[in-house]
Amino acid sequence: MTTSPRGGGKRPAPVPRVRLVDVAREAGLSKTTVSAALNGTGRLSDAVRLHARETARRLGYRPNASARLLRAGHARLIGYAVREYVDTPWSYMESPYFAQLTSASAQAALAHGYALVLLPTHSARDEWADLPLDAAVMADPLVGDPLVEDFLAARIPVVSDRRVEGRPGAHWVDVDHETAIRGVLDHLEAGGARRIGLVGAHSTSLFYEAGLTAYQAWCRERGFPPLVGLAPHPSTQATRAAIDLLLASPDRPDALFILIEDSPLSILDAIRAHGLRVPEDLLLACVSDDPMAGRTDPPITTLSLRPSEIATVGMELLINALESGDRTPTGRLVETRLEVRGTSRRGGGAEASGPPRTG
Amino acid sequence: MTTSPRGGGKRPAPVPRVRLVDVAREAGLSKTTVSAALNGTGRLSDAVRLHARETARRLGYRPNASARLLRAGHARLIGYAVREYVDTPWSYMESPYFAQLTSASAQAALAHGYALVLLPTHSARDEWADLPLDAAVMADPLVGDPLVEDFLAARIPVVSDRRVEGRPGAHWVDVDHETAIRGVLDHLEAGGARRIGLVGAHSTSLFYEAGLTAYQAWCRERGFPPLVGLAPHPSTQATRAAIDLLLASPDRPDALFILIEDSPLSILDAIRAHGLRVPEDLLLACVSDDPMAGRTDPPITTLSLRPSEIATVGMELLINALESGDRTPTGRLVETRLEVRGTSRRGGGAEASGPPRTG
DNA sequence: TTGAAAGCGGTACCAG
DNA sequence: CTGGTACCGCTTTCAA
Repeated sequence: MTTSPRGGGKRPAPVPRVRLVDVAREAGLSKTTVSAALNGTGRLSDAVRLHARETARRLGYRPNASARLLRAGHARLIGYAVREYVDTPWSYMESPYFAQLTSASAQAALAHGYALVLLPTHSARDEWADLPLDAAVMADPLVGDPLVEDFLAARIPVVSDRRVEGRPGAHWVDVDHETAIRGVLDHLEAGGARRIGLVGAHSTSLFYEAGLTAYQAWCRERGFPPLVGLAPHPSTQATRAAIDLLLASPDRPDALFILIEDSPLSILDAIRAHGLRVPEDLLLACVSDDPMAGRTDPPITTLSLRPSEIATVGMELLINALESGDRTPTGRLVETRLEVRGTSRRGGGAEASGPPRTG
Repeated sequence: MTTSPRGGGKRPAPVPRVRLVDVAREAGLSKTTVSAALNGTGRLSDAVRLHARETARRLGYRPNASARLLRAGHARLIGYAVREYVDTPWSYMESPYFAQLTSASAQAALAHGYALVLLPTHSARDEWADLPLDAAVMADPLVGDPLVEDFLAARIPVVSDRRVEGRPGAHWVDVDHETAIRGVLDHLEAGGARRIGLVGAHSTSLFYEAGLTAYQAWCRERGFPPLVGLAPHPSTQATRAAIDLLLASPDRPDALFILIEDSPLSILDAIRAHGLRVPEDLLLACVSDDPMAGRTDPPITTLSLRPSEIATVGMELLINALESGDRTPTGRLVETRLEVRGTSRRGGGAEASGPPRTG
């Protein structure tokens, strides 16, 4: 009994955890045998196996995960950070897109035997350097994201939900922005819109950049005036301000396409505050994965980015890379879904003042 | 250069990671010295320290986290599971309460130097046995939750957002249900309600149990009839069904108190489908942390459980226990907040048909 | 000021 | 069928 902890002090001395050797000694066996017995490996007699297990159970033995990890060489842990919200850390869970992306990522990871570790949006290196991460998911990375650089430099494969240049270990999933944005704009145009206002955000996020670019190209082709309202950051207040700016301007748009995922009700409110009716005075389409958008009055036409799909596909790519050890970058596009609802349909019929240009 | 990996094969052979010893050899120093140099420990000449660091940088050395963990004896990792949604895993992120609880927990953990690991709601032991968890957060645990038992048996401290019996290592934060529920009921009564319907859920979650108990006691004291609608689980559909049942009954309530956190709009819809006006025909109060509740028409009176507060306090308790090694259970109550809004105020004045009983 | 060596707690060879 | 032993990669005495 040389190692028995003597409980003498007031404060319950940190009870030394039961280790494998303790079980072995108690059972009169060797570490090896007990390990094999508990893991179901090796060829052991049933009697010994049972005895080892029983002893372990009796002592309340729990294998030390860190030790196993070191031995195994991997932790089956995947880091997860939402980069877009660098300034307002953590608030992202309240965004349906990120809420769904997060839970779907966790779910997909678990399905492959990995667990997700939540990292702060502003994550500096020392926040995760001590974590045994096998890979990382970067949601909505910045342009030339330093955190992504860090991971890659550490040879930790990364998947992001925005297209990135193909560097070793950098995988991505994305929506086809061009097609998606144009799809919405075409739809609004078909509904009679000729002056479509775009509400985006000033942000280093790739999403708004791509959206803006596609929008401007589309407008140029049509000869439509580009009407852009840029929020300094993707928040409800800033979005509202951007909408206000656009709607108060002398050349008021006849349709609005909101790139910022904001509360459907809040957007409707903002518009109505200008005395405009939707869809009679103004057509509306929003990028949103909020189920609420289908329940407002009128229900809002949305472009769904399908975060669950993105997460599932992304995790697939990541796990493949991880388990094959192949660092050649992979990527995949997932389809968006345009949910046409009341806010982009005028009175059930076409009210277009001219035929939509084709081509 | 005896160990230099020769790149010859087509497939980039899994490049052996650079280890401390590799850096040491390259720098012509010992492991010890390099380790000290990188960690800023020990007494080394500036020249050596710099040289070691430079070499490490040049080789792209990253310390192996698993090895450090084993050495350190802890991983600074905290497991997190939402237990209530056992049947519908992961959907919880779309609930404002859990979204806020989750992000606030992650944030609080990080602030203490820990990271949160997302566990599935149905988490069996083998899902986390391999994870080097120092502690765990159990959101909305079941009664006699087996997962909690597992953690405690493994001597892993647990904090939950529901009061639990004081077993070693089991910490908790909770709201004072009794006071909170009674506060809402009193408020509704003061607004003239005499037949308050309660919508709860059939669930092993402690929350609904406590709510129901408090409600029944309150009704008994007042001599008011208990009108309870129980959803089989806390979903929008089930909630709506429960509301329907209550409102369609011959003794229709004149006020509704919804314990299930559901979409504010959906609840309002459900009520209006019965041709009832809020608050004229029916007073309404909901348990909710959805900011949207303040923006509906009319805005909804809510009981906020203050998940961020709960998470912060809970994490504090947990970290304290962790770092002091003290397993004596601790617990704390946090205050709820009753946000009185339009749905529980009739026309700005009291319309009570009788004086509210006091006592 | 620097380095050798002993662990941290398991797992997996290979010899008996 | 079972047990000694060498590792996994890092930190930390302690001796030189």
